[in-house]
Amino acid sequence: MGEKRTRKRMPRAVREQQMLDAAVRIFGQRGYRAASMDEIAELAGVSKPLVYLYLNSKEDLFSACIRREAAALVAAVRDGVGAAEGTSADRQLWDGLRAFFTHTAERPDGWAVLHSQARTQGEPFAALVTAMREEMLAYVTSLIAAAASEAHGDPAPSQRQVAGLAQALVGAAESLADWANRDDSVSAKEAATTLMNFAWAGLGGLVEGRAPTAPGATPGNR
Amino acid sequence: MGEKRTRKRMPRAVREQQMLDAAVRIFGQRGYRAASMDEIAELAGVSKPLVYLYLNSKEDLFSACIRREAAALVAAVRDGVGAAEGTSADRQLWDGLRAFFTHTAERPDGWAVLHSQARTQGEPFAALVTAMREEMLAYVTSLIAAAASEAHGDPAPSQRQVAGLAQALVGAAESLADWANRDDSVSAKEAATTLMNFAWAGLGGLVEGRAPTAPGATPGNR
Amino acid sequence: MGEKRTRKRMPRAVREQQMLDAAVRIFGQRGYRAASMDEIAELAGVSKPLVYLYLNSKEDLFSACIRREAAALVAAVRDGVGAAEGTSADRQLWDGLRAFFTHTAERPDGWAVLHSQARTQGEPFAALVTAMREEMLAYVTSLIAAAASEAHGDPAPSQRQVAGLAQALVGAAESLADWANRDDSVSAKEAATTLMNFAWAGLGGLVEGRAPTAPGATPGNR
Amino acid sequence: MGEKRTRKRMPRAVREQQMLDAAVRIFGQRGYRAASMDEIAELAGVSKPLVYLYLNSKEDLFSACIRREAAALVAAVRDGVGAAEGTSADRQLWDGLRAFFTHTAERPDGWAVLHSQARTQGEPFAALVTAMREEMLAYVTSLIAAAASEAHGDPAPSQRQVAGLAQALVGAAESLADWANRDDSVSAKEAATTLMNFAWAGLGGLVEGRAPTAPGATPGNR
DNA sequence: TATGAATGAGACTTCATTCAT
DNA sequence: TATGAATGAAGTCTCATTCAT
Repeated sequence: MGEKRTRKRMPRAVREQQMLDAAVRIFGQRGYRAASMDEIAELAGVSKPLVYLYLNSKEDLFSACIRREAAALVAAVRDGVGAAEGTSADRQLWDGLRAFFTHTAERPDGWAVLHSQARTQGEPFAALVTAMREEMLAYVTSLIAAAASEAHGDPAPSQRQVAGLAQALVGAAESLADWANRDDSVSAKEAATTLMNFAWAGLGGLVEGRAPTAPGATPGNR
Repeated sequence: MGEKRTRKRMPRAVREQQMLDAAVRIFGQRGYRAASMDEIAELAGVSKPLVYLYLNSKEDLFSACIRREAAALVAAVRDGVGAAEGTSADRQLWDGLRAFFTHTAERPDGWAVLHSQARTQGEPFAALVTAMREEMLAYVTSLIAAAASEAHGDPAPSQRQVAGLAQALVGAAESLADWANRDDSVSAKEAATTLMNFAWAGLGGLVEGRAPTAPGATPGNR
Repeated sequence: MGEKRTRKRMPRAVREQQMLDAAVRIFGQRGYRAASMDEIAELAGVSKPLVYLYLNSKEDLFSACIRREAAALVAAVRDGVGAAEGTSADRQLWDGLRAFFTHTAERPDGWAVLHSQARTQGEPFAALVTAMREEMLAYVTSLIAAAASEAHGDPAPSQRQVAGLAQALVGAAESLADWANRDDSVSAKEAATTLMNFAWAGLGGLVEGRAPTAPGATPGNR
Repeated sequence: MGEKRTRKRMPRAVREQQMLDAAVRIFGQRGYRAASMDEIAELAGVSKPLVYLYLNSKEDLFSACIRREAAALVAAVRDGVGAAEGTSADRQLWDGLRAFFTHTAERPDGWAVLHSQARTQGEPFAALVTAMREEMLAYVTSLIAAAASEAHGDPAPSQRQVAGLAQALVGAAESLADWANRDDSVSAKEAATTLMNFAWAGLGGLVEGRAPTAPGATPGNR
């Protein structure tokens, strides 16, 4: 029954993913400094030298984690929005947010790496997250602008207003995703809905000067 | 002639505050693990054994920082609200938020300790922050409830709705304080105003089913 | 068309020489400890296991380098002397020295392995170099003795004097070869000539029975 | 009798010298790479962290060793020469050489650090030794020039010849010191005398304008 | 009260070497 | 014959923490 001693040979790409999986988990839970390469290697089921052979250094490993998780998150949001292609910008935004919450709830450690850990570890890392955030922000901004234009409220919101809105929306979403991950008692989904309703009210208010009209908030709609 | 060697004797309480000042600065900038007792002692202008004599251990020192900063933040918010005593709950909430943003902008390292660092270092520490957050949340919840009741909208929001709203509001505020500290380009105050307008719109929407009515958001005011 | 992946099959002897070439280069430049088998294998254009298959271990590889370079150096000197066969012992010695300098200038890494690196790495290796040096020394000693006898100075130098002379000559030659390799500005040949002139003066003195003139060497003066 | 467990407290300067003593010994015997900080600390009778606290890094420790030994050697030679102040340049040179051999025989590990180890470890270190050698060389050159001038041979040796002579003399001395340290069988002193006699013959030849008698040194040949 | 001297424990990293194909 | 995959062992360095004065 010696299933521990004979470590199976595996192609490099596969092993690398295993290592990243383990690293995201440990980094997400302990933080960059408190995580030890020993623990990561053990969780990945390999020896430490192999981790170094493939990922080079603790710093590189952490960067690789950040990049992978950032890419996955961006892709998830894009997919969420893409599924609603052809519908209103308003609806696309809603679907994007849902995808965001779903993804962060499914990969809590990945989200912790991005939001809690990478940003507090200073320079090489914070920049990676900032880049991703910038991308998201631009995306959200364009969706909000489209929504405002579709609604042709009067007066149309200034570019500055739209940017501020996007910033606040993204910030609130991040914060909520964090909170949902920490307290899994009831309902990440529910909290997400709350935020979205809340946001929509503000958004709606600004854009059209009227009551909340979030696509998912009206009965029977989705 | 040894005027450098003989460190002035100082009352214990003063020395302790110097140490905590130094610790908050270092912890806030480097994080718990990356901060070194050596650096803290040096910045405090005392020898390392003295730090241990007064604060006992790195863990205790960090805890003391968290407690002090949490207390200071809560006090600042309470004072902000208290200054508006006797006015509408709505206005009190607004003033509390302003106090929050002012305080976090004035003590960026303290805020970093609370929001970025303590929460990512696992148990003894996260709990301290959670306790403070709980307190804030309860406070905000009561203010929102009061605002809703004053407005006696129809239908009145459920307790659950109010709780969700408070959660979202606090989360958004935290996120924004963070962002304002990181990027001092635009202006923390401005960003804060943006968020508050945003929040009020949503709040107003939910509470009364109408357009934004934040005290600071009316034209000409602010 | 994987023309890169399929390393040409080569006879073992050839491959082995490639590996030794690479090893001499790396060992000569970095030293025994600082040299890594990885770097050697890469420079040789083969995989590490193949190096082990052929040369067995780092220690054996280094020994093989020493042996090869020692043999080559001895052969070069012998050839130099041999070309002057039939002429005076004096002239043979001169030609041997020239061959020595030429060879060490042509193979700086090989000379570094022998003179700088092997001798500083303790036992299995130092002995190999010592053996080669012993051989050289005996050879030089016999040539000096022959030269003295040809010159039949009066009194003839003692065996002890001849041995000391050989020792000093070889030592000076080694040192100069080293120096010439390190500083390629002036010209190895020129420096060699200087040494040889220098040596010959001393040699001539001893051989021809000219008395030493060192201040401390005269009786009573010391 | 627990004389091992209670490590006596000592002033920093003293401890530092103990560490350097240990380091010179280990570095001299094993070489830079093969020496381990563990072994050095143990030999010094302190814990490893203390070595790092005082000497900073392995590299710095090695540099400190080189500097200390270089300074000691230069001082020893200067003292040797200085004791002969007022006598002939010729005699001063002789006394300097004797001091050199005495010193290197008394501190074999120090000499090994300078001559065998530091020079083979590449840049930060080789430069330190080169600087010392340069200093020595300049000193020896000036003494030889003075000796030649005192002897006013005809023709006077060119500056270039004097420089070459100095180079060869120093090189031979280094090599011999090395050899004497390695083989302590009979007599470092004796070997030194041999070299000096040898050198003096050559020196005498050059200084007195006796023509070189090397086979290849006759004009037109070579 | 205050500190210079000192260390146990553990972190990251590298390297010679082997296995399985 | 030849190599991609993998690791045990060891090395440099840092850090929280304590003694002895």
